[in-house]
Amino acid sequence: MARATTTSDVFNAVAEPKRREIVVLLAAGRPQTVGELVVSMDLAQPAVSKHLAVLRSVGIVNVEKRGKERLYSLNPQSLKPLHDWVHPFERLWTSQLDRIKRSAEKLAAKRAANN
Amino acid sequence: MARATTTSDVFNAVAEPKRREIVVLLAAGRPQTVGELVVSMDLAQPAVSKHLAVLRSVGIVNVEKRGKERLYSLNPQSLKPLHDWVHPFERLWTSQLDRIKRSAEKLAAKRAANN
DNA sequence: TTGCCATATTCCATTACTGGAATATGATGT
DNA sequence: ACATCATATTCCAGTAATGGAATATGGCAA
Repeated sequence: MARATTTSDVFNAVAEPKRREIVVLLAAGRPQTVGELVVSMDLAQPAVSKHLAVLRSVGIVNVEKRGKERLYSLNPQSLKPLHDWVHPFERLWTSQLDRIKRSAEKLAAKRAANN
Repeated sequence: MARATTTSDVFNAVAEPKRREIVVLLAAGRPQTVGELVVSMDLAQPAVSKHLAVLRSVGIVNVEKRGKERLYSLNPQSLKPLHDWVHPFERLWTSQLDRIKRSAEKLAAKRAANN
């Protein structure tokens, strides 16, 4: 078996840094044109178009034709599966109890290092 | 350029479903042995070991030698970057205003379909 | 029609993954 | 020393991604 396709789910789609950059750019403001994204992104137009195609195929972005331009917009709900997966783990590093646990482990490590 | 290495960051490491499964298994309970993971996972031992190596190299899991066994445990904080990236988008699908916006869009789509 | 602009697509070289099979490593007991 | 158990590593086949370059597509204006 080979690695899963980038278009197979949201996890694989946003594993690529440039695609995350696009998501952030679209989340920040209004829908954007390919050309606008290109100028903000230090990446040639064909590469940007290809990333957008991947994001589109997993539903992260929507396109709207606007004359000869294409307006890409974010579809935030598509990121929910990612959020839903990672969110439950948050309590494992924010709870008071776990902070205590971690500092105890650090202390033990320091003591071990001093031997 | 080729695709980023699975060991290049947390995003790439957890893009693989079996690795997410391991994370969930380790989050659920106590640390686990490779053998224990193998029986819960419908995947052969070498494959599991390889996934664990990837998770280890990005800091998602820790290992402890225990005789001839290895005890793998979750390092939850390692998932924080993932959480920090996706969490800000949550408000885009939970806020009242956005729910209204979405239903309006749905309504418009339905009207367009009826033409 | 001709040409230009914005974007998409194709082709290419390079690189890497996943899982299975086989094998290596290393700890433990006899 | 030897056999055995748990785990790691190596080798392999099949597959696919990224970005650049070149080119195709499609809208629009003169």
